Amino acid sequence: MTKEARTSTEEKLLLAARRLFCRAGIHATGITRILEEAGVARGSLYAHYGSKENLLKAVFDTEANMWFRWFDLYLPHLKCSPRERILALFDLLEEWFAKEDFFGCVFINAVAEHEKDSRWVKDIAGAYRDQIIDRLRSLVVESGAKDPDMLTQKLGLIIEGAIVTAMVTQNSQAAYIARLAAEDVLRCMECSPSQTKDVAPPTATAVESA
Amino acid sequence: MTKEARTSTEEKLLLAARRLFCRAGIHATGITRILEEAGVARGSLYAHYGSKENLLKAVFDTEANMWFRWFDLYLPHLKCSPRERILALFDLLEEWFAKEDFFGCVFINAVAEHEKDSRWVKDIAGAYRDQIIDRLRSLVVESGAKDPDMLTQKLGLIIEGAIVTAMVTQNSQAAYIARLAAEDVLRCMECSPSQTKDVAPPTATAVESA
DNA sequence: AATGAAATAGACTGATCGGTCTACTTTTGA
DNA sequence: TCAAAAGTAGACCGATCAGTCTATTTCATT
Repeated sequence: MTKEARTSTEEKLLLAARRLFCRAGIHATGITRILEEAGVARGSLYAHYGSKENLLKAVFDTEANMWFRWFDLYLPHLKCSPRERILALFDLLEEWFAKEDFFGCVFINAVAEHEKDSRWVKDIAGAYRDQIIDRLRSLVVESGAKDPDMLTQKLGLIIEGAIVTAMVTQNSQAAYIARLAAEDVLRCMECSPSQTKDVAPPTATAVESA
Repeated sequence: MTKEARTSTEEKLLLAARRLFCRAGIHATGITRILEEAGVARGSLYAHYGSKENLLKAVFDTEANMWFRWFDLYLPHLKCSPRERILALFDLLEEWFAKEDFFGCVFINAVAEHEKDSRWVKDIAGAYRDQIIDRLRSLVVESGAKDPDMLTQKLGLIIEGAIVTAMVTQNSQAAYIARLAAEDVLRCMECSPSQTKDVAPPTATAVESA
C-alpha cells in the first residue's frame, strides 16, 4: 500500500492479464503465461489478487473505467452539439480498435466463454453494461431525440456490432461503418416520430431440418 | 455408414456439443459432459470425430448450414419485395434468439475465446462469415440499393450487434431493435447517394491513463 | 442362429491447470 | 543501520483435461 509506484506489480499483472484474456481467451490463458508476460513471480499474483477469478474481476474494472472515462471525462469536454458528441463516441471506438492489442471487449468475450445460466460473469458484465448504457442514454436525452430509449437501444446495438465486427475482421474500419449507421439512425429519429409499430412479421415460419 | 438412423450417434453428439459449446463455452466444456448430455459412450465420439477440435469443426458446419438454409431456401421463397426479404432476415433472427437453447453464435463465441493471432478457429469462422456476408450482399444488390457494399457492411454489423446483444441480455427483442435500425439504414440508403465522405473525425484525442 | 460392425462402460495415461508453500533476495522507510 | 515488507524462484499438490484402450454388449443383416 505504498503511494503509487511507476509501474506497480499490481499494474503489470493487470495489463498482462487484460491483454492475454482478450488475445488468447480467458480459459486458454494459464496463470503461468500471465506471470511470464508480466514479469512477475507466482506468489505476487496471489498476494495481490488471491485468484484468477479476482484478477479477471480487476480486468473488468479497468475495462469499465475506459468507458467511464470516455463518457464522464472526454465527451463532456467536447465543444460540439449533443449529436456530434454521440458520433464522437465512434471515433473513440476507432482509436480503440486500431490499437495493436485490441482483441475484442473483455466483457463480451468473457460472457461468450462462460456458463450462460446465471453465473457471476454474466452478472458483473451485465451490471457494467447497464451503467454504460445509462451514460449513453444521458447523451441521447441531451440530444433531444423523440424516443430516447429506442434510440439508445439502437445505438447500443450498433456499438456492440462494431466491437464484434472489429474483433472478427481485425479491422478498425468497423467503427467507421458503425458511425455511418448511427448517423442513419439519428437522422431517422429526427424525422419520424417513433414508428414502434406496424412491423408485421412477414410469415416467418421456421425453416428447420438437419 | 448405415443409411441414416433416426437420431444417429453422430447427430446426438453434434446436438449436445453445439448446445454445450454455446451455453458453457468451448474450453469450459469437457468431453465427459458432452458424452453425458448426448448419452453416448466415450469411444463413439473418437470413432466418429477423432478429436474435440474436429467435433467443433462439425458444429461450425451445422451453424453455417442454418444460415445457408435461411439465405438459399427460406428467403428466396418469400413472396415479397427484396427490401422486405432483407427485413425478414431479422424475423428469423428473432426466432433463433427466442429458442430456449440460444446462447449466442458459435462462430463469434469461438473466436472470442481462442487465440486471435492467425489460428485455425479464426480462419474457419472468417471463411464462413465471408460466405454469409456474400449472400447478404446478393440480397442487397437485388434490392437495387445505391451503394450495395456499404449497405451490406452496415447490415452485417447490425446483425452481429443483434446476436451479441441477444446473447448478453438473453432477450430476443434485440432482433426487433435491429430490424428497426436496419429499416433506418435502408431508408437513408434510398434517399442519400452514398455519403461516404465528409466524416471529419472531430478531434478525437485519446484519453489515456490508468 | 451366427457373424461382424457399432456402441457401451470405464479404467488408464500424460499433460496441464489453479493454487499453495518454502526459502531466499530486494526494497524501503524510520 | 536494520528490520519489516514486498518480490522472486521454483518445487509441489490435487484436480481435471483430452485422448487411448480393453472387454463386453447390442443389433442389423444374412
